[in-house]
Amino acid sequence: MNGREEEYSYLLERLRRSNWRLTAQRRAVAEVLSGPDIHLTAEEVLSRAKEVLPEISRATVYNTLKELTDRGELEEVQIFPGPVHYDPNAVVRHHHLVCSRCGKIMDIQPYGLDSLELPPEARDGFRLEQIDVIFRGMCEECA
Amino acid sequence: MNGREEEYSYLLERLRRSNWRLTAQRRAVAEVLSGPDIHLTAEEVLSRAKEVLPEISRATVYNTLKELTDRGELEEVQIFPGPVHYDPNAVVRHHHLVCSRCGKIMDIQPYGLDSLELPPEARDGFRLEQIDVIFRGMCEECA
DNA sequence: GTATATGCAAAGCATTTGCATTAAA
DNA sequence: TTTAATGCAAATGCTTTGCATATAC
Repeated sequence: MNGREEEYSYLLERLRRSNWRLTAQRRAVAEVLSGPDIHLTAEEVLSRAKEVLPEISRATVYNTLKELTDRGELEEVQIFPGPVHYDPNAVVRHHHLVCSRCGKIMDIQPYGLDSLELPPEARDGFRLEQIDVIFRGMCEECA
Repeated sequence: MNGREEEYSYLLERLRRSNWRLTAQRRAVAEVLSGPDIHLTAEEVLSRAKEVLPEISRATVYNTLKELTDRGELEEVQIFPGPVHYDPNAVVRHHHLVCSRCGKIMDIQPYGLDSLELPPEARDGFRLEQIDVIFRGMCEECA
C-alpha cells in the first residue's frame, strides 16, 4: 500500500476489518469521509455520495452517519449554528481550528494542553470525561 | 444595593444604563436572564417570562435574544445537539462545565489555561480571536 | 407623531420516524 | 431464508420571516 492509498482509506479500512454489513450506500458514505481534515455536514455527504451512487437517499445517509457515530468511527462537531459536521478523525484525540469568516475547519493536535484542567473548586466530585476545544479566528486567506 | 440584588441584576443593570427601548417584554426576558450560572434555551426563557408576563410571544423572545446577543450582552452556547443556550455572563471570559447525564451547565474560570495556545504550525498566519472550551463529564449527583 | 417593538401564523432548515420494499449474509 | 438496510414521505424540533397592530419615546 502506498502513501496515498493509506491516506484515503482511514475510515474505510477500519470498516472492512469490522463485521459491519457493507452495502453500496455505506461504502459510498465511508469513501466520502475517508481522508484527513474532513468535516462534512450530512447534506454535503449526501451530495458527494450521490456523485458515486445517485440513488442513495437522504435517510440512509443520516442512518449511516448515526451508526458510524455510535460505533465511535465519527465524531459529531457543532462548530456553527446550523448543521452538525462529521469528523472521521475520531480515533485520534484532537481539537478544532476554525475560520470565522470562510468557515474552514482544521484538526489540530492538542498542544500545551497538559495544564488544561478543571479549576480546583470544580474538580471535586466531577468525573471529567472529555474536553472540547475550538480555536476561532481568521485564517491566512481571510485575514 | 445589597448583595442579593446585585447578583440578580447583572444583565438588567447593564441594560438600564444603555439607551435600549425598554418594554415590558424586554424587561421580562432580561429578568429571567439576570443572575449567576444561567444557561437557558429560548423555550425556557419563554416559559419563565410568561410567568411574569403571560402575553409575551415566542417571536418576541427570539427577537430579544438575538438583539441582546448582537449587543454582546448574551453569549450563545451550543452544548448539546438541539437548542442553543443563552448565557448572560458574556462580559467575563469563562468556559463551561457540563454534566453529560443531567445536562447541568456551569460557568468556570479559565484555570491553568495560560499555556492553552495554538500549536506552532497552526499559529502562523492565523489571527486567533476566541477559544471555546467545554469540559464534559459526570457531576457529583449523577456519578 | 413617528419610529420601533410586538404577535401571529406561515415558512424554513436540520433531523427523525414509520413503514413497506429490497438486498446482504 | 432471514435479518437488517434502504427509500420515501410525513412529522418533529428549533428558529426565522412577513406583515399588520400596538406602544415607547
